[in-house]
Amino acid sequence: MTVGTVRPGGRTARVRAAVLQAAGDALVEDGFDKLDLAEIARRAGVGKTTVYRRWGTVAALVADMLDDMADQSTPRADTGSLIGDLRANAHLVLRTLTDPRQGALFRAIIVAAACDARTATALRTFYAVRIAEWAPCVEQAISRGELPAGTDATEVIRAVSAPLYYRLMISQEPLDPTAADRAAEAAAAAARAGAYAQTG
Amino acid sequence: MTVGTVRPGGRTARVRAAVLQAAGDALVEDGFDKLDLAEIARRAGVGKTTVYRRWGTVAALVADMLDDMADQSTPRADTGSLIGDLRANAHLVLRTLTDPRQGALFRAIIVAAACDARTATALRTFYAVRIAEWAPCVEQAISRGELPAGTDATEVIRAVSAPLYYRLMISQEPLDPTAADRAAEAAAAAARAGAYAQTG
DNA sequence: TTTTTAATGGAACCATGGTTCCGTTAAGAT
DNA sequence: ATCTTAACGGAACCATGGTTCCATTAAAAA
Repeated sequence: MTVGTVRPGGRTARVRAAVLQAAGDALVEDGFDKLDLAEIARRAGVGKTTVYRRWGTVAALVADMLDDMADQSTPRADTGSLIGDLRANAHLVLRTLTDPRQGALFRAIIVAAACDARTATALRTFYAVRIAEWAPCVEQAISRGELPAGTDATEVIRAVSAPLYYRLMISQEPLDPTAADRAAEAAAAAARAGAYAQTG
Repeated sequence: MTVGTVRPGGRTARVRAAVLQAAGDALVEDGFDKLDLAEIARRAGVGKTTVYRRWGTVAALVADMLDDMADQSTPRADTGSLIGDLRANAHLVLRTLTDPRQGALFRAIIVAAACDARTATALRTFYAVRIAEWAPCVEQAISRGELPAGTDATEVIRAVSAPLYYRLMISQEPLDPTAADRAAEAAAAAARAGAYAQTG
């Protein structure tokens, strides 16, 4: 059994919180590759032995941060129109990725996921929750007659995020409100045209 | 002046080629984070001092690989229709990202770019060349009357790639021909609807 | 061909993550 | 309140990237 699960009260929880907080700070300041567990322990005011024992690797620590973040999920919008809802989603993603702390965190997490299978799984789960939260916007649009029946709701939501993450990780173009609006409008237009019809 | 630029003939070029080849192999097998310059030197049959002297860091080596790859660019398609051209582009990206060697290479490069500013610049340049190569497809579609005047051509091309890279790095869903077709159709539909109208 | 010196590469060296050991602290059971 | 032991943390230790030194090799100039 993993260390820290038999006596989760008091000290153990305090240590975990302090370490995750410190890890976030270090990730934002130094980036994923320069991360050093001893430095995180120092920031957290915790013995480095503890950090190595409980997490062992940077990737595992990042995965745990993700599990921690997965608890808070932002509720979906309900503006009455597909484009309104998708815009709200795009701007939520925009705010997250442009926030100095959260943006750096997500970059680091995506990098960690590319390096470590456990983190990759944690990341998939994280987004699955968020996409499931927003998919009803698309379902409603279908029942309103805005979109063709059989439209893949999760695919539409992902289509909103994709250009924004592409900017973050690949093209490194600025993430601004224009980009968010474009992402929402493009996804809506494509969905209306039937580009996300369910396959099979 | 950087080492290896005064006597670029014969041996120096041979060493560079061997090291870049070995770095690619190692990247594909072990991934970016586990990369070790000494191991690369061993594979390349080259002294590790040489590798450290000429490149110094893994990120710099990856940036050099990108410069090397930038020389070869695949010519754009000209099928006579926007959707045909965009499909061709989407399938080209698909082939690249699903190729065992190239796919792993791109992941590693994207990761390296997130960790190092020099690599990030090299990556931007790399894609700028490729996108400029394909942008005329969109220009032609505009002059054919398929798309509204003032459509941002590069944005349309990027819109084709975005969902595919999103799958590669974020959602980790399968990259299959359906995904490529969807990416092309979605970008075309959004462009027709005017979602990529030039701003300003 | 000879000369010059940029570039290479083996070996010894060093620094810095990461591990092990073991005594201490405090959570949870009695 | 007392006891048991999970979890913590300091210090010494170790392994493995990364650097330095210097002799050797081979481009390019003369």
